[in-house]
Amino acid sequence: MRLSTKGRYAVTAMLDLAINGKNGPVTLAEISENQGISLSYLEQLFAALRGKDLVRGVRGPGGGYYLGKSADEISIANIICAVDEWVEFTRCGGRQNCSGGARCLTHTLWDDLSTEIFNFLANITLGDLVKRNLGKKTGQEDNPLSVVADSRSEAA
Amino acid sequence: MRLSTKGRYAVTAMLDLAINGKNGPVTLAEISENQGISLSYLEQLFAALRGKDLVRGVRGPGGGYYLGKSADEISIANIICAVDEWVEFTRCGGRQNCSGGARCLTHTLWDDLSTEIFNFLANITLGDLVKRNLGKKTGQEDNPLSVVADSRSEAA
DNA sequence: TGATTACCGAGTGATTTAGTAGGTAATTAC
DNA sequence: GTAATTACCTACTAAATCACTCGGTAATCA
Repeated sequence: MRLSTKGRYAVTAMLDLAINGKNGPVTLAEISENQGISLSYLEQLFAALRGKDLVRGVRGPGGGYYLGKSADEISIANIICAVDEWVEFTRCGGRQNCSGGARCLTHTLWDDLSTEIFNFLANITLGDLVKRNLGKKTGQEDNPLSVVADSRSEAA
Repeated sequence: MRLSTKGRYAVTAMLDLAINGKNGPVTLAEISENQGISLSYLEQLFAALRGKDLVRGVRGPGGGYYLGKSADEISIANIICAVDEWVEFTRCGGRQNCSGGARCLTHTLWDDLSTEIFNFLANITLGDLVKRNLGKKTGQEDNPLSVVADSRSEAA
């Protein structure tokens, strides 16, 4: 799992699309204007998103982009993986010969953590984000985003 | 929150330190050997980790590095933030004049998600990772890393 | 036919990544 | 003392990535 500014741009653009695409397609020019991302960079990002069927483009006047599927079916992990392709970090991949030493133990731990982070982001959908924010707006008091955040968060 | 290969190197190195530093300091040369990371790059990473008191160096023969505090007090977020400094993504920061439009709504959503990811990683310590792995080794059947991973993980 | 929009490829300065090289400072062992 | 070892520090660099510009082509609508 990799979370760079590129992934953020993609998530931000997809959020914009989820919010503004309710009735009719949204043009990249609009997203560019709304989010302050250059048009050409958006084109690159959407080429990747299109490849994973996360968005669907319609050409011509009145055209633009739709979400490729329902916002509830698109996870944050989906978006990030589409633009920020997965790089295998541990060279051994678990199967090579850094046999049993401290190196492979560390790699195993990293792999497990990596999987956990991925699952975490795979469990948050675009729909979740939008819905939670609406809930907040209607006067909810608890932090509606706290799925896991609990006590021991003195870490900073 | 930013999660790059640099952060991974740092987490991996810190894991190595947590595992091998039980009795005596660990040299960067050992970590370099164990994890396949160049010595000089480790020096750069550890300079940042030292700055945040996450590690403590001892010079001279028999020297090396200790964890700066207990493994249970060092979160993954701590490590990543030390080496991969926090970049504010949304230019408006919530306070500027992208007043109420779709742009700021999206930014708010992104900020909330970002906070959620941070809290998630802030709740996982080096100690957790090591302990969970030991639990796994003693023949535990459940995935000991599944803190949040539950049902709806058809996303990929 | 012309405007609009997605789609496509080449190129680019700035930044980041991961590393080399060549030191100095502190500590230990002899 | 002297030599070895280790942290600690600065400067430099090839390669990759980031975010962008430019200049197109293809489809669709009025």
